[in-house]
Amino acid sequence: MNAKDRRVTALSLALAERRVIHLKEAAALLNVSEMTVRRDVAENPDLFGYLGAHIIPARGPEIEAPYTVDRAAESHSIAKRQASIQALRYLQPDEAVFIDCGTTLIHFVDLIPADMRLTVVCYAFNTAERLIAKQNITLVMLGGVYHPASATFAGARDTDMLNAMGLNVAFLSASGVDRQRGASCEQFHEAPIKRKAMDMAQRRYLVCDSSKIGRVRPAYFADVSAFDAIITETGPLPMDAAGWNSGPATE
Amino acid sequence: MNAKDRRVTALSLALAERRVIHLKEAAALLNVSEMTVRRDVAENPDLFGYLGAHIIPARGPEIEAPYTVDRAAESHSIAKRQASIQALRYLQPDEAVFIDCGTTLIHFVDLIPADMRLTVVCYAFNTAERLIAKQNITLVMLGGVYHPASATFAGARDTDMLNAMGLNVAFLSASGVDRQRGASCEQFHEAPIKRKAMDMAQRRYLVCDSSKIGRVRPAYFADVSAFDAIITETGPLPMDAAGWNSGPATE
DNA sequence: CACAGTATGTTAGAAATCTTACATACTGCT
DNA sequence: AGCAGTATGTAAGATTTCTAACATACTGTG
Repeated sequence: MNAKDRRVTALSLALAERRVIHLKEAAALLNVSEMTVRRDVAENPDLFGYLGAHIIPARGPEIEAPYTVDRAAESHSIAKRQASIQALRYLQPDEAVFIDCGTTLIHFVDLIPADMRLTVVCYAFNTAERLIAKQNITLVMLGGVYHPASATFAGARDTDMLNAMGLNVAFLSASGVDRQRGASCEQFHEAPIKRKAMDMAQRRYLVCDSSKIGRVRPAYFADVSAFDAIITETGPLPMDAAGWNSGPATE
Repeated sequence: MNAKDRRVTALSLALAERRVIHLKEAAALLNVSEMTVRRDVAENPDLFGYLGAHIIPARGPEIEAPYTVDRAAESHSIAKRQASIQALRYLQPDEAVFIDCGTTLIHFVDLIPADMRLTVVCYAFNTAERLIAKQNITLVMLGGVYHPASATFAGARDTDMLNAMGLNVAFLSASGVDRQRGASCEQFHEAPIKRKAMDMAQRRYLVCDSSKIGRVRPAYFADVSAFDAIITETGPLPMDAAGWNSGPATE
């Protein structure tokens, strides 16, 4: 039983450093047969998982549910990505950029070319996670207490930090945009950060899919006139044209 | 070319939501043959990667280098984990805890029981990443500019943030501990944060494997007397006993 | 419309991974 | 030492995944 424990520990250890390890590699590492490693893995489903012949740390639930086109359509993923593609045209190399939280701007981050040099400020964990992977980006993170609902950090000192920065552009997200009632989001703690970022930036763009137009959400953070442009999947909205949010919200 | 682009986009989209997707599933999702998906993936190595028949987002370099026992021994992984196990005895539920950066304390975080309620302050990305996954932990992150070398954030306002907190314990790491020259680390920007955390905490523990004893690294941050205990893989060092760091550094 | 070039599908065989069953080695206990 | 139970290794066959080659369909251009 003792040797087995040692192997399991060593495997956990190896997985802590690398994200995956091939069955064959693990067998070599532990000086046992592949079959033994298989058995070790099988006996500790709470520690290890499989992806083909690759051992990975125990997987979260994410892998389970099959990804369907329906679910994707429901969440407007395609529209969000399209909006991000449109917004990308407003991003210049070598600028200092604020990137807001939310799934829409996750797409935006993914779309930033690998060779574009930028300084990016963010306060969402999943945004930061992807920015870190990009070599040419200097990342500045606003700290604070973690809010799982939006995967963001928010706290006392974040606006101070922004004060010390010169921002060229701010890309904002919103879950509601109404001509009269302005841009709004779900979480109240996000609003002050959004506002501060908008204050500091030379240019301000709101990026969202058109399903958000006409909606109002609990936390107001800016009038529509505060943005240089509101960018949806079809490009910037004509700000001056009457009735751009006259249609019903298509949730 | 257009249909292909749409597929690539849809695949990226799916991967953004789920971490992996099976080749077969992707083929069904996109309504094309597996072979076509394979070709799509092969043509976009900067976007996609493979893990067996599973498509994953473009992998970082981590997967490449084979993990060897040598490297593991070199990095003292086992000792680090042992030290963390020892340190875990000093962690009480419902406390406010500071956790330092570094691989040693990554093990420490991994070892925190899933049901332990804590408030944790950290400033390293990989530490935060693991803490977020724990349901019963309230995470406070110190922000700032990202330093890839240590995966930490550091900046102007982080110490302010700590000022506003009451900390029960601080778990510190060091890459050098010398009885005369104190505790030191590689990165200068870490030192002020470590010091501030130590100032704020009621109890201070240094956690490191014994290979660090007797070493001196560039960035000094505290005398050994500043710690309530120095914990290595064999438990707390006898602080009063003479000569605990008289031996040669066994790198 | 004919053509060149590209895109996609299909298939067969090679290579890998997975499962199962059985043989052998080890451990702790009396 | 002898025994029961566990742990590990080996190997064959089933299954899945990978590769390469060829066939067919589609696209835009002159």
